[in-house]
Amino acid sequence: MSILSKFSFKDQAFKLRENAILDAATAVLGTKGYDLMTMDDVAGAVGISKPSLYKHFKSKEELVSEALIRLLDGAIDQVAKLDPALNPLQKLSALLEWALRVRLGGGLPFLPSTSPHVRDMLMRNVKYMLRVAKLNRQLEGLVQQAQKANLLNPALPSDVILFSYYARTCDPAVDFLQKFTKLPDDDVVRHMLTVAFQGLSGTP
Amino acid sequence: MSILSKFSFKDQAFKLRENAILDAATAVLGTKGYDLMTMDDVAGAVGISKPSLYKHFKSKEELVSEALIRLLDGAIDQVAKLDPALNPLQKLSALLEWALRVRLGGGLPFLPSTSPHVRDMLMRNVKYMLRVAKLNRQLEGLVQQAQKANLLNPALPSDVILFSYYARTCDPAVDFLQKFTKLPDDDVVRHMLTVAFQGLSGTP
DNA sequence: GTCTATAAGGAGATAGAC
DNA sequence: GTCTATCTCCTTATAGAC
Repeated sequence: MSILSKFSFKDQAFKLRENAILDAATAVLGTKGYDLMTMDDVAGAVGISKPSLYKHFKSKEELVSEALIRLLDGAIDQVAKLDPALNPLQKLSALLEWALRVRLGGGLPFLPSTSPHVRDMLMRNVKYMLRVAKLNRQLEGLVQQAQKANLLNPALPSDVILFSYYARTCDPAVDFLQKFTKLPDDDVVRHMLTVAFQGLSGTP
Repeated sequence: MSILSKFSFKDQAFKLRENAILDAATAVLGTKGYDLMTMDDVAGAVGISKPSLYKHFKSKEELVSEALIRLLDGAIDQVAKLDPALNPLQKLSALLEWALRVRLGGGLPFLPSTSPHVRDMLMRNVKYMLRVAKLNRQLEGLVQQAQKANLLNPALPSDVILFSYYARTCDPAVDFLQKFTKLPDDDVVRHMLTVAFQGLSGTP
């Protein structure tokens, strides 16, 4: 008996639907945010009924947590796939560019939580916090390397740079620019990267 | 009969309580956000009952809108009080510093709305939008002057600078730094200003 | 496992006494 | 004008048939 038989057709279908639910939840989260997102919204978007949703996720909190964990995994993957030939600053820039493009494409940032409810929920979630710690370790390393090489301002505490870097991935200016100007996405990304690393004054 | 008699003791007391309500609403908004703030929270914080709240404000939306309008008025006041001797960049810096200090002191930023519900509500509010337009006109003028004088990056579209500037007033990095590091408020402000204008790379 | 129907509880808003 | 008590609606979550 092949080990693959462990994954029956039914299990595969179950996994597929689970992913579809997470996709829908991610999309609704992006437009309405946690508090305004209802389980009916998600069920409707997937095309199933609410009780079926609860067969996959035992609560709204668990559903949202899993969706955000999946996003975080995407970010961690992205870090792993970075071209090793890049210097630390180029890596950080590439990663921020990726995050901005995900958002412009309708996705969520990997640091989405402005709502106190969601923030507390995630900080109690071990699975989520383990991934945050992993990602944070890697980014912290990049920041410190870049500071040593004088690619990032060595006069700033690493924490300040790291938190500000995270903040850029969920910068509301991105939404404003997309909504109120006719700038193409590529220009938005380019300008946001300039502002993040060179600041509003420029003249690097 | 003096024109002052128009403001009776009762009216004055009414106004005072109205301000107390707005203070309480602002405080609760700062900690819990719009969706998690209940009218019971606000009533409890003021020390009155919920129906009394509704004698002053006919809905939760109106209460929150008025609180945010008052905040915006504070920002507009602050612009008016700027030292005319400062150059445009110094004025923008001083204003951002003021906004950051308000937040660190437990207040709200004057661009508070991450929640789609609140954002839509405010955009339908003429009173609010008039003030936004006024503040925006003044800041846009400062930005353009600063760009002409090469104090802000002239290669960036003004919109990009303006929206990014607004975004810095509600930068989540501020909350993280206050919560997870032991940095004194003065240092947080100093570093955030550096990051905003010189960027993460520094070397201005 | 999926659905229809429903329980349980929270929060905005109000009726009516004082 | 203020309060106690209540209405109403919405949303999370589940019971029970198929």
